[in-house]
Amino acid sequence: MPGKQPIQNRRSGCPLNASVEILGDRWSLLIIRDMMLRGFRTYKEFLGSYERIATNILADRLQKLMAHGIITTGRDPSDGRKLIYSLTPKGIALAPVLTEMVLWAAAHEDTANQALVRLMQKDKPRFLAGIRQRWAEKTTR
Amino acid sequence: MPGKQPIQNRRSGCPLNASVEILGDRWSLLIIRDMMLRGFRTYKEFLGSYERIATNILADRLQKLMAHGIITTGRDPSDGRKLIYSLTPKGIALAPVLTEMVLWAAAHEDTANQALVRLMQKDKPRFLAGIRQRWAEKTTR
DNA sequence: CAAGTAACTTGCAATATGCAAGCGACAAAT
DNA sequence: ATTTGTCGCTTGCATATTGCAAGTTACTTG
Repeated sequence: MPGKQPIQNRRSGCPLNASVEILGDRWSLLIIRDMMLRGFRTYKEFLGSYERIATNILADRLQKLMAHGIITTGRDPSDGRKLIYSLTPKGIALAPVLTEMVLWAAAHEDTANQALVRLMQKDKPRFLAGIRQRWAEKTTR
Repeated sequence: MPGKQPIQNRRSGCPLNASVEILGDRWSLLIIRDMMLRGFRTYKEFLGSYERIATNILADRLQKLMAHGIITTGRDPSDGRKLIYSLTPKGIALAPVLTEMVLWAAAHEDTANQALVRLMQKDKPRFLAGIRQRWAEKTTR
């Protein structure tokens, strides 16, 4: 287990406040969703996602997610222009958070992607194990 | 089960996007935390919380949480000036989301309130059941 | 080596946030 | 019953963040 991030200028020491300060905006979790569930790895792919993030906001959020140790980046060996973004262990550990947020919205709002939701509902531990396994396969290669 | 909220002008139908559009800001979840975990019920109490929310932002967020059916309000019968805010079933259903966010931050950031965190870690279902029970007791009375 | 692509950066208008002060309804004290 | 205080906001204004369009730079492809 690597050392935890030092407490920055947080409004309080509450763990929920820490999460909210890191992830509480309209875009960060969607980027993480795209990486975790859709396998997106490049700037271009993130830009093409459904919610149409602006280029400057995307660049800013990728920076912040890196600064928080949630994602890392490296050059694509087969194309020097491309950067490959990937989730760190800290990033993949957000899977339960995303899952609960999806389940809550699916239960209380009018939303799409019911296939995914049913997978989560049917066997949550298995769903989470699947996410972690696919991540491990990608990152060890 | 009451009807789900109609799909507004969402950027996409993704359930995670719905959650992020409703809860993805720096304050909403902290207000819900104060109600769920600390038993806060009035404007004054929210204002006094650790993170020092501004009065106009608090009023705005309470409005939005009500519009989304996450909280309700009523007059305090014993003091006509006071409004009592409380969580709806949809609001209390956010307990697993808050819990996972707390656990994630506690595992990866330098945070306080380790007593609460250990309770969550030791027996999560029991912790959630406790939250729901205290809520049910308050709301049926 | 010209044209295209990936990942940004910049400029600027619109929107949201944060702070301080004020306001109206009600309550408590004199 | 009138002053003083409390509660839940609202308003004004400065600053910060967001969103859109148009560059820019490094690399790749034809």
